[in-house]
Amino acid sequence: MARAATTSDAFNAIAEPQRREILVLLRGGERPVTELARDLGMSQPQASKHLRVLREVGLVRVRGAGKQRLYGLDARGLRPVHEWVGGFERFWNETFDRLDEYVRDLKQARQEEPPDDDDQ
Amino acid sequence: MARAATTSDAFNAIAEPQRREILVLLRGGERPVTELARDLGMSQPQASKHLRVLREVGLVRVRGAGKQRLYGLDARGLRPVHEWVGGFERFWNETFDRLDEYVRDLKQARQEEPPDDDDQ
DNA sequence: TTGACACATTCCGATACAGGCATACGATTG
DNA sequence: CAATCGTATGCCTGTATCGGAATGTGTCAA
Repeated sequence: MARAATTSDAFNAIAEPQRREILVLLRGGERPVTELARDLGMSQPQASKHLRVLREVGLVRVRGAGKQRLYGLDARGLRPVHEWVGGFERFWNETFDRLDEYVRDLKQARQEEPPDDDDQ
Repeated sequence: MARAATTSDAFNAIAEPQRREILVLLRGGERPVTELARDLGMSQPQASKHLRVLREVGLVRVRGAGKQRLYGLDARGLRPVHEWVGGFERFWNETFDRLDEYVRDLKQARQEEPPDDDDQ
């Protein structure tokens, strides 16, 4: 086996800096491929390929408009990512030095209440 | 050239499902390599490799404890990720059908105020 | 020192990615 | 229909993985 396919989920899709830039641009509204390619300084085929990945993970949708194909943002797939990362918020808010102590406090608090089990 | 190195930033580091699982486990406190490998059903070398990547992007720190090496979470590197993804929150909260209309409203609102320019 | 334990590193094979280039495809226009 | 514009796809190269197996390294105990 080898690396996980980039086309599989939103986490992989946004691991690519250029794809992140595409998504940022699309926050401003729908755009045709050529325009995206020009604004980001990449070739048209490259833009199409990145858009294909984004489409396959559902972060982007297409709409034919004459000769053009307008790509638009569909950010719903980013919500799970945001939630997963958000699960670490209390840790980056803690001082680095206090981390272990904090974790100990957490463990103790859990033993005094019914378990929480908020994995994943 | 090929894909951006996995070792480069947090976005790439968390694109790997197994590395995400490691981070989740480490929320419970420091752990030695073998224990992580066992709990996640992966080989010890694989665990070490993933931990190396996480260490290089700064999401994890190590501490020698006798024969063992205790890995602990350092979630500060996840904050920029959370913020970047959070920049799309207003979009996934909008109904899909209303997206374009919403974008039009945004554009109009911007023209009535000094520009905002919140890219990146 | 020797042995044992806990990890890290290296080498291997397979995969798959990003980027460049050429080309095929679809819709519009003439 | 032919020409053209806007995109998508295929092929190729170089590189970067992930996973497995074997081996190297560091620490402690006898």
